[in-house]
Amino acid sequence: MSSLTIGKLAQKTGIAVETVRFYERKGLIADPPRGPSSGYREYPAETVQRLRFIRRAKELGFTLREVGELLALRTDTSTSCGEVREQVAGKLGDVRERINDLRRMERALAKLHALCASTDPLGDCPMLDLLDEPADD
Amino acid sequence: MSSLTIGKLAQKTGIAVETVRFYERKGLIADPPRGPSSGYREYPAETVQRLRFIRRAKELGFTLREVGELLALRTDTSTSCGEVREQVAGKLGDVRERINDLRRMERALAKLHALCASTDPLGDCPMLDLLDEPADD
DNA sequence: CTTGACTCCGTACCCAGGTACAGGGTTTAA
DNA sequence: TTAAACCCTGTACCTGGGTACGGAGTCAAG
Repeated sequence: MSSLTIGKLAQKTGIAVETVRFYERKGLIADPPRGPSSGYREYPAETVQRLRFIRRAKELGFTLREVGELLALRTDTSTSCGEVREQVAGKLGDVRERINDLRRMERALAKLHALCASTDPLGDCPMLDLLDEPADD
Repeated sequence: MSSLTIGKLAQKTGIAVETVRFYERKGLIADPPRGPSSGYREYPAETVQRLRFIRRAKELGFTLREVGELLALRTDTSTSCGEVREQVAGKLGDVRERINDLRRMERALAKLHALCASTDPLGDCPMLDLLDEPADD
C-alpha cells in the first residue's frame, strides 16, 4: 500500500515533521490513520498535494486560517456551488486589493530609484513623501 | 514651537500611543527631546510624516525591519546614492516578485470561480491542483 | 487647588506560526 | 540482536508585532 510516514511526507513536501504535526493540530490536515502496532501516522498519498497547496498559499501571503478556509471550499460538500463562488470571489477581491497596493508601492519605489540617479550627494531623497498618494485623511 | 505630545501624534497618525513607544524602542523613530520639567516626549512635526510612512509601508506588507531599512536609506547620509539605488532596487525586486506570485494566485482563483459555475453539485472543484503551476520539484 | 486627562516606565500578556527538546517506543539493516 | 534512524506525546520556547496593565508624576480647566 502507498502510505507515507510523516518523515517521507516531510521530505516530499519540504515541510518539517514538527510542522506537519502542528498543521494537524490546527486542523489543516486530517488526523491520518495509524499503524496498529506502532501508532505511527500513515498518510495517504493525496496528503502530499494538500501540503503543497498549503505551502504555496502560505508563500502567497495567506494566513493559516485563510488556507484552511480555501481548503474547506473543496472538502465541505455541504456548501453549494453558489456559496463556494462567493467565498472564492471574496478571496479574489482580497488578492486584487493586495496587488493594487503593491503596485502603488512599486511605482513609489521605481520613482525613488529614478530620482536617486540624479541627486548626487543624497541630500534628501524624498522618501517620506513618496507614499502619500492615498491622499485622504 | 510646534512640538507634539505623544497623544497628539497618535491622534494625527492613527497609531496608538503604546505603539509609538514600541516603535521608538525598535528604533524606527528617534528618541525625541523631552520636556525638562515633565519628561514628556516632544515630537517635531516631521514625525507625523515618518509615522505615516511606517503605517503605509506596513499596510503594503513590509515588516518593521524592512520599514526600518527603507527609512534608513534617507537618514543615513554616509551611504552613497549608488548604495541607495541598490537597496531600492532590491526592494523593488521583492515587490515585483510578490506581485507576480499574487497574480498567479489571482488567475488560479479566477479559474476556480469560473469552473464552479459549471460544476453543479460540487463533486470535486479542482482546488488542490490549481496552484501547481510553478511546476518544479 | 482640585479633578480628570495625559504621560511616564516597566513588565506582563496576547496571537500567529512555528521550532526544540525530553523521554520514551519502533523499525530496519548490518 | 543490537545500534541507528525513525516515530510518539507533551511541553517549553522563539520571533514578530503589538496591547494592557500598575503605580506614579504632570498639566490644564473650572
